[in-house]
Amino acid sequence: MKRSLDPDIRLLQAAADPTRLAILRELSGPDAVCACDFTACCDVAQPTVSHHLKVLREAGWVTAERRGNWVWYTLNPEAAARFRSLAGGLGPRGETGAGLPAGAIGGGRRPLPVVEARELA
Amino acid sequence: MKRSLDPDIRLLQAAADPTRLAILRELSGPDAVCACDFTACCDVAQPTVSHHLKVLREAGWVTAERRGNWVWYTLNPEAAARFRSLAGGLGPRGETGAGLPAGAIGGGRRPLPVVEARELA
DNA sequence: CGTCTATATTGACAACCATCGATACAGACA
DNA sequence: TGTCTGTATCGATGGTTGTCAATATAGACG
Repeated sequence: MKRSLDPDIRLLQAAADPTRLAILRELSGPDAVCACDFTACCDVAQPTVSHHLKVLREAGWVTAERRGNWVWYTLNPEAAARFRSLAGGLGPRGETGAGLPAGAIGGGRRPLPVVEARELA
Repeated sequence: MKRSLDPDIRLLQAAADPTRLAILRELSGPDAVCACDFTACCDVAQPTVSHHLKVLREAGWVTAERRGNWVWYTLNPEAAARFRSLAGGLGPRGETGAGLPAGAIGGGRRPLPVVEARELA
């Protein structure tokens, strides 16, 4: 792949896994969650949970804090907000105009697709 | 992987790719987009674009319609709505309570972590 | 019919990733 | 100090995925 430096892609790729989405949803609850609780909810071994938590951490989704032997994870509200904003930007944003391939408008770079291409709504 | 039957995961995985996110953003514009326009915006070969469009189609993100030789793609508004709803469900949802590992509350299944684990807000 | 254009499919390859066992690290406790 | 517990890292492995060249399919036009 392209090694994805785009933070939007990082956020999406981190959330696009069943185990990690379950973790994120668990963390959408009221308060912080102990890392030890994720092995139960996700049916995976402890190293796997640790790996997924690392991915979420590096994507900015969650932050970790030690308390004694346990590590408590909290969902980063700013990441959630960024994600909602990203999702909000994907819907349709109003209709404007005539239906022709975009390249055929300004430059006429392609060999003129001047056929019937109306009423595509 | 787990072959992901969860439609939420399907939606996320489909969007979590630079090329496909670019396609989705292109389709967030006013009207339908010709498949031939995606090869330009994404800097990938034609079979790759076709492959990504298939992934988006099977995830329910887009719908295709032939008009002569061209195929016009439109973003499925329902998919976008589902995605926004999914994103909205990820934020923090209010704070409730005392900080102890979730398993230590009801069943006491684990060996009693009864230490200092308060004020974690 | 044949040819041209646009799109989809096939096949192969390389890179990536989720998973887990084994092991290392960190803190609590005696 | 040593042991116990919870978490992170390492190493290996099997499956998935993004990519493109080659080919096939579909419609338009002579």
